[in-house]
Amino acid sequence: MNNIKTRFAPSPTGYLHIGGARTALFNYVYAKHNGGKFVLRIEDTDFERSEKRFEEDIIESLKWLSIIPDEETVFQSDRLSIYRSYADKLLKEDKAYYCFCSKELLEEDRNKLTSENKKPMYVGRCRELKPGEALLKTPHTIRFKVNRNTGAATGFKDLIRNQYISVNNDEIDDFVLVREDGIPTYNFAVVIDDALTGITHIIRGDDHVSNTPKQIMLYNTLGFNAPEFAHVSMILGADGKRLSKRHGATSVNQYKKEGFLPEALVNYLIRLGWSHGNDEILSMEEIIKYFDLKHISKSAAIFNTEKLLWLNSHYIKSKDPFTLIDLINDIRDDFQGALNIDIKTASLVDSLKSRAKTLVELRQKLDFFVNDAIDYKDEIFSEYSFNESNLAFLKLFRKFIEELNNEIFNCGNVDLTYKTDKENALKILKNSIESIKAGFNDFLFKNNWTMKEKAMIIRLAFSGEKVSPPIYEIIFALGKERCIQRIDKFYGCINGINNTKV
RNA sequence: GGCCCCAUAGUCUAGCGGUUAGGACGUUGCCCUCUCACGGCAGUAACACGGGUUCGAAUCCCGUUGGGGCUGCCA
Repeated sequence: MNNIKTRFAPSPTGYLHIGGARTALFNYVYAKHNGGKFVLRIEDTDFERSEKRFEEDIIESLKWLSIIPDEETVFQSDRLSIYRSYADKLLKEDKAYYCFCSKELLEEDRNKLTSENKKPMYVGRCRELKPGEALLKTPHTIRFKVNRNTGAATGFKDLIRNQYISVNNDEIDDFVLVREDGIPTYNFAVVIDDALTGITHIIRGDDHVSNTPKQIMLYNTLGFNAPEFAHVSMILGADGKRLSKRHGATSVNQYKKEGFLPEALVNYLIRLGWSHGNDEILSMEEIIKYFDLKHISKSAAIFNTEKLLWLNSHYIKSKDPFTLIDLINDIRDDFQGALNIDIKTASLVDSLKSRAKTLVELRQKLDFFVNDAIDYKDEIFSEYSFNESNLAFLKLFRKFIEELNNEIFNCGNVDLTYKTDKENALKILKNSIESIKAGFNDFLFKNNWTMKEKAMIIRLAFSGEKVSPPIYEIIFALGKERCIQRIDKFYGCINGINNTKV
């Protein structure tokens, strides 16, 4: 169709952060919506601050979010000679000039202008200089010769605001194109790369609006066609200030570590600034189908973790337990043991998934199951005073567990790892739990007890906590042996305390 | 300071001259219930202010206020 091509152009000076991820997402889905291409360009011209690990993180994080470039990644550090040739061209045409002012001198100029309440622009000391060979051997930068004092303005149409934004040329500094070390500056390299790689639409942060007129000037004098621009407003922290480390997690990898699903982050990020009617839950596929620039918000948005958490819990709930086990194992810290991929673990994950907002939280809720060393805390015994009748109940309950049909736990001796048959495993899991439920209800009924009055002591015995997954699920997951061990242990604790009292 | 941008509930937003200003998160209450959740139902809360334009403005224009960005040999 119209060959739309977008790009995400981060500098590898930090991990991929939330704002960058959203910009990348906007560019990606805009290209995809229009049947175009999306590319990644690493702007690594700041050798001081660029780091390989950040570069890798950006690429990995984008991949995790399913933002996949269509072409090979471009690195600006590979293209230095290209920028140089364009700088020479501008020099030759008298559209740029050498500047020999030292950083210290420029600093002085700036301070002076600022103290006089004037805009700190380059004073133009070297603008008309015709340097000889000798001078050229001394440190120098190359500056763009802005066409000033003509009353002319330079602007562009912003696709998000749907309006022209222009600035009087007199407001624009003779900005540096090439630094002392021969490396191009951002404004120079970005224009050359976007033009040469055929970028048609640039969706980027609001913080670039004031750079855009400079870049337009460059497009014009270099003889390139300027692309379309769309400036997305910033993401702010809860205090309304620009999002930074102070606000907690800001990098995508942190969210992964904290147990967020990529679907949730993508969904949250796309809705932060873009909308499609009243739709809240959107898959990447739907986003691509509906995405447009028209519905991108013009105002800054405050990052709200609560809503992200809500979306995350939504996506966790929608996954089957076996997938969840894989995901948990994928992000687990080294000190945490891996979860077994079996039907018993799955049964707990299945009932716990609606109780956890993150994978990390889900994993924590499984601690009582993974770890047999339950520590029955003193508070339990002070809050619930257990007596002889409780002990009698535990004895009967122990017997009930002992007498449960082994087939329930063996699940008919079927190999029930998810790898064989996930659907079937889930079905048998549910049947087993139903069997336990039926048996347990029968046990209660025969003794004229209610679930309500007996649930807590069982819960405490099995988990040591006042909050746990449902009883039936625990029985199935722990299995006979472990259930009995825990009943015995708990029985011993109560008994011990009662004896001390006497 | 200068230049640029923005403005609907606590938060994300729908709205694009006529609506009881809609949805979602959060929050509150109720229901469900073996705990905690999930779920269901109900409630709470907004057009920053002041001028215009118009028969009629959340919607269009101007100003005020507030917020944000840029003002680097960072991107």
